[in-house]
Amino acid sequence: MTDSQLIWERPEPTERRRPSPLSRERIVRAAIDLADADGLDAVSLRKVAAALDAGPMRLYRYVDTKDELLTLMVDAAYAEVPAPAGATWDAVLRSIATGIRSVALRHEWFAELLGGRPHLGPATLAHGEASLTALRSTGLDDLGTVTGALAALNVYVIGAVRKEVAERRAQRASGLDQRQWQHATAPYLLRMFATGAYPAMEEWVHDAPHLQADEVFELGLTYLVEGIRSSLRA
Amino acid sequence: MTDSQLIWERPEPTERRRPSPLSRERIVRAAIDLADADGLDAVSLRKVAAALDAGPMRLYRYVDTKDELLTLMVDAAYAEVPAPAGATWDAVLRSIATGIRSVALRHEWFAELLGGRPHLGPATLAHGEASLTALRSTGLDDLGTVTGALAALNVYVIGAVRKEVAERRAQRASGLDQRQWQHATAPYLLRMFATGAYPAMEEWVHDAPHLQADEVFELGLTYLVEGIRSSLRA
DNA sequence: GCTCCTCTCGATACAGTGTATTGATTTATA
DNA sequence: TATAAATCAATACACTGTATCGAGAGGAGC
Repeated sequence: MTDSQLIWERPEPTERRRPSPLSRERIVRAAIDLADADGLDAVSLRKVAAALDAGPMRLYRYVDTKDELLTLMVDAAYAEVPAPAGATWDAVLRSIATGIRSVALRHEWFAELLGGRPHLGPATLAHGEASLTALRSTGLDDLGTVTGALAALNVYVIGAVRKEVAERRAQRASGLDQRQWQHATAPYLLRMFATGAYPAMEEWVHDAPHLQADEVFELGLTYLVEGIRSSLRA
Repeated sequence: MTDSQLIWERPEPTERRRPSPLSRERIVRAAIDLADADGLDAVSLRKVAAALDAGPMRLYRYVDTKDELLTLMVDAAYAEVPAPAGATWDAVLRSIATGIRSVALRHEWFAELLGGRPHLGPATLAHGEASLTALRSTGLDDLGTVTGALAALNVYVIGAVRKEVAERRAQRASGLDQRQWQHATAPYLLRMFATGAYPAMEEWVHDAPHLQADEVFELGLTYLVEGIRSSLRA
């Protein structure tokens, strides 16, 4: 290829700039910044690399696949979860739930990445450790109960936070908040209701209270905690 | 371009085959088949179109964006949810939860698509209608309570099903079931535990019972139902 | 100081994505 | 039958994750 051009016409090789210093931590932080700003879909290896003034392929020395980068992001987020605390087991459970929720609201992509097999990064392990010891210090020390309660809580929090985050994203994407969106879909709903096929839904839409996502979160959390309490009595 | 070739060398135009008949229903079914077989990521407009013996662009007459296709898939899945039934309100709630779970286990992509703003397709509305009337027929007719209970249940089911599906997918992708995966990660965990930073986790991993996803589902469901029951008493 | 080797990096390439545009062909209408 | 409208296929664009490979930089041995 290049021998088709004489030296006179051939351009100089591109000056190789001194490569910017890299580390997993810098890479993860850049990825998180991207995800915070423009959502998880905006995290591409090319964009992360560009933010660090590097070529995309350079990242593969620090990470084998994009999935591993996401895993690192999850652990970094867990590091931000406030340590659970509380004098009673129910206070600790609530604090675990609200702690994770607070991080998910700050880093909305966190909610999307939770829920697969348990993550095992150091910060995640530390969070588990803190949860267990906080729970145990309240006197709840039956491992079976603790395991079940934590698993159920975990699953609940994932669902609730996902829902809440999805609502906020939809709100930003469409520019319509929940009330405006309901207004926008009202004409369609009225036409559906006019068929007479959904009388209960019609009444429900008219008369039921409109719960905000955070109210649902609190409510379900209370249900869970009280359910656990009644199972402890049994 | 083509005028660079004389008629003698230029190939005949491709015979335009009679286009295969299309409909939203056929498109959605093809998309669902793809998603069932190879996961949601395998659903691309090109592949769906190819499965229907059509060009990709043809689908845009039936659907404005890929997102709308996914919306149609969700409604088609809701149509498969068995109608909730039960003599008592808690039986109805349980039947709603297990009904959705059963569909999500049959169509694993369903779990991934739930959780945004409420879907409003006819089958989804019908499912809501059936849920409300079944609940009401048990005598639970305070709209506020019903709304809260359903919202919390909904959120819980989304999280639980997502977790369960993610585990099954990881299992198939890695070829390791949960026990084998735990074995595979054990050496790493032991090294982490050797640092002495996670004594509670270490004990927990050794002694705690290993819950399966379906056990967690049932357990959390019971917690929720009992929590709702105790809130009814108050 | 010079040569060789290894490590690391950038460029390129590939197969894929959703969808906008365009131009041709079929169908419906007058 | 001539024209208008509907419909479709092809092309194009800007992306994606990552495999491959050639070139350059840094260090080792002489």
